[in-house]
Amino acid sequence: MAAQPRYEELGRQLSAIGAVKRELSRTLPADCPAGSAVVLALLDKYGEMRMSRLAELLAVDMSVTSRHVAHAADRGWIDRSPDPDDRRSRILRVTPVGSEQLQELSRRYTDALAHYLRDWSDDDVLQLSTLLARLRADFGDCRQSRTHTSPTRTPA
Amino acid sequence: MAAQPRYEELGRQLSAIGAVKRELSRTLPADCPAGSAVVLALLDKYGEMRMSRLAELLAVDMSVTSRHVAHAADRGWIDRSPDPDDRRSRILRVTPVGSEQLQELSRRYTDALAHYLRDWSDDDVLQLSTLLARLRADFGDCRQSRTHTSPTRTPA
DNA sequence: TATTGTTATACTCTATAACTATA
DNA sequence: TATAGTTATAGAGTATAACAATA
Repeated sequence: MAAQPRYEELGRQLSAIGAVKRELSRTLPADCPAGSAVVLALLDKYGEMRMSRLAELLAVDMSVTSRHVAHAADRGWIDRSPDPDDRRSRILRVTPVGSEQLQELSRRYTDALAHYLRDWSDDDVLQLSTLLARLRADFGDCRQSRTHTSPTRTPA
Repeated sequence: MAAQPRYEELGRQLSAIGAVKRELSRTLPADCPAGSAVVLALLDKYGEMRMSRLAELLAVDMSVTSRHVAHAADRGWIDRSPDPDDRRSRILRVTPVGSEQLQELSRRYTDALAHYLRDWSDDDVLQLSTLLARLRADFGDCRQSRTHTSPTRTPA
């Protein structure tokens, strides 16, 4: 349990981090907004999955996920095939073209980070990643306790 | 200099942190979007200043700053008085009403963080704040090297 | 009836560019 | 001419709600 000024400082730092994210997204190609890039990265990391699972990983509403996915699918980066077990669902997979695209995105993103964080040690980067993951996890738990059924779903 | 997988992991964590920010902004009152809240917090922390300085602290374009400030000024939270030394400029100050508003915002924000981060030690919070500050600083340097004149200004 | 996913609409945040008023 | 700030416009991201198809 931390003291109040610590929380206020963290609050300021969190709201300021948007500038970093914007700077990073400037490295992306024109027809690939950040939303599509994250979709590709998650599908590549965790393998094929359904919309609902992807929405959960993205921590956004499924309607938002649907748009990002549609954008990527329109460009042939991912494939939406019907789920034979439940024909309401679709299975999402990265296509070969999407895989190439992802390699390019990954290269640019990594280059940018390597440039900006040239003074950071490997351990510094790991430490920040770990703390951010923990932050997100602790918030995520509370998010799920808000809506008991489906966390990434408009309650209707 | 960190290894590539470290960068990719950091990239994922950074893009996921938006969910935390959204959750926090849900604690704000309806007529006070996050933009206004940050403006109030910065003016309170650093004292009266001009638009250009505030834009620099927010790390957004001055046009964006102008909108946030207008929103807060319309509600009487901040005061825009002409700068006697340069009549193109305006000096921004938190009003007494704005000060009350800020207290309420700060209370809500801190309560939310205290709830979600109940398992975090004081040192954990400090460490994350410090790393985020460093991240922003290292990106900020590069931002300034992009535009040599005025960093938070549309080049026209 | 309930659930999966899509679409329509609205709101916030941001950047670019054109504009004004001063310097 | 150049600078401080405003405003008009456009784009990305998100949430809510209504909807279609299937369970």
